[in-house]
Amino acid sequence: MDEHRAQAVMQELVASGQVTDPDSARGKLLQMAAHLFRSKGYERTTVRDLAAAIGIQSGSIFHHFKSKDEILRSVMEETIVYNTALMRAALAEAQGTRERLLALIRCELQSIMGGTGEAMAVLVYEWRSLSEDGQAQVLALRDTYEQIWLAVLGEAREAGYFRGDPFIQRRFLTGALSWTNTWFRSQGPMTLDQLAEEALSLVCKEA
Amino acid sequence: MDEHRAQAVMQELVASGQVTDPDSARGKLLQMAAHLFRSKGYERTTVRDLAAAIGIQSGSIFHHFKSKDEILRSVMEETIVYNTALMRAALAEAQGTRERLLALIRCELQSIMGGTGEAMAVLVYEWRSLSEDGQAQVLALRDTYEQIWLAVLGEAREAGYFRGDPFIQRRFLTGALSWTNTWFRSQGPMTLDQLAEEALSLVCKEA
DNA sequence: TTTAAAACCAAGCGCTTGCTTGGTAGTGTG
DNA sequence: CACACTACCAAGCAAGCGCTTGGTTTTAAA
Repeated sequence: MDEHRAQAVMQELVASGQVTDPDSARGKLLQMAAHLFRSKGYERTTVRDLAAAIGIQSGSIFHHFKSKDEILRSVMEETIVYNTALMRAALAEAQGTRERLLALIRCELQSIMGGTGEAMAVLVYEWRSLSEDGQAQVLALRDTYEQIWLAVLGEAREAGYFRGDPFIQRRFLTGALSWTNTWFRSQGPMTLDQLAEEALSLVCKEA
Repeated sequence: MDEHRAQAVMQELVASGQVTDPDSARGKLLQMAAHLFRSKGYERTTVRDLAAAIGIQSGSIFHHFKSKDEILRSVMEETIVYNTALMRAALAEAQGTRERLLALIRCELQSIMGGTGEAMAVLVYEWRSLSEDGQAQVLALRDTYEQIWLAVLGEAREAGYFRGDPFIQRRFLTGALSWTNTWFRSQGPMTLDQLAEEALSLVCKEA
């Protein structure tokens, strides 16, 4: 069901022109770039690496992107647009504060570790590799993303699930969740849903 | 008092030859390297940057280190040795499970954001920039560091402070604490001790 | 004062980097 | 068929990279 929702969200975003069709040449480049940026880091990934992985010449990349920096920015922008939409869709189906918070956590975990979601790790860990101009552009999108989180965390706090500042809770959570990509393997003994429950217990004391 | 302990620990490690004297040429290079690696990342920091920041020629660096990779490895090794010693010293003075856990958290936060401690952030975020050989060498030191954490978390769990796996709690904590360096400013409205208390509440439910 | 090691400089080598250029296939439209 | 357009190739440039080399200064012990 999650899979179905993800596809529906993607289809809509492609249709409205907000993200690149993953099947297009540009889309494949972005996907592969996300993969390489995540596993080797932005700086260690050369445009020749990326070109070779796709099967074209290095110069041909610059037919699709103005610069390497634009590739990174595009990966980040499209990722955050996609994941914002995913979170909204997940929230629409979730009922109750605890379930809504859990939905967000599961969403972010899937973003960080799921199939297309290597890009999310790039967004978190390659931030400072992006040029200043690029950072400014992505920051706006990032704000709307964080607003969703803060709204739900605000709900949870009012419902008495935790004391303390939602801003700080969110920041702790950001670190804890993004760090999972360094150690968690979904093939391992623990499922992603179980991991999400454990993460929820970080912030929800009585659950 | 914390400051005094830190100095005493450092002095002992220098005397025993486990870490480089921070006042020596090599020590200054390591400090500056940690600073640059943290703020710009390892790959974006050139040996020319480092040399210029110290005030020598780029080639002269290789009188002190065999390679740029060795600089990164040395930063990581010395940091982890230093912080392991710091944690041991802090534990020796802390009484009670809750206090011991809080001591570790405060220690790691200071490591990540304190004066000499930019190196800790390097250790966390530049790991994959280190060569395979380097990673293997540092990993052994890292293990002893983590053993301390797991021991105290084990205590806390037995004392009923939390349910769940100490390994996973430690990993969540690693992410949450290391991420603080991206947003927390000790000049801000919150002190580091307050931050440590908030972090403790992530793992200790009834405290 | 001699001597040897440590610390550093000036110059540059060989290689890789992001990116450019000029041209060529393939594709769909009028 | 002509046309325009997208996608790509082949070649290479200018700049920057880690690192080496041969020689000079500084330091400090004998």
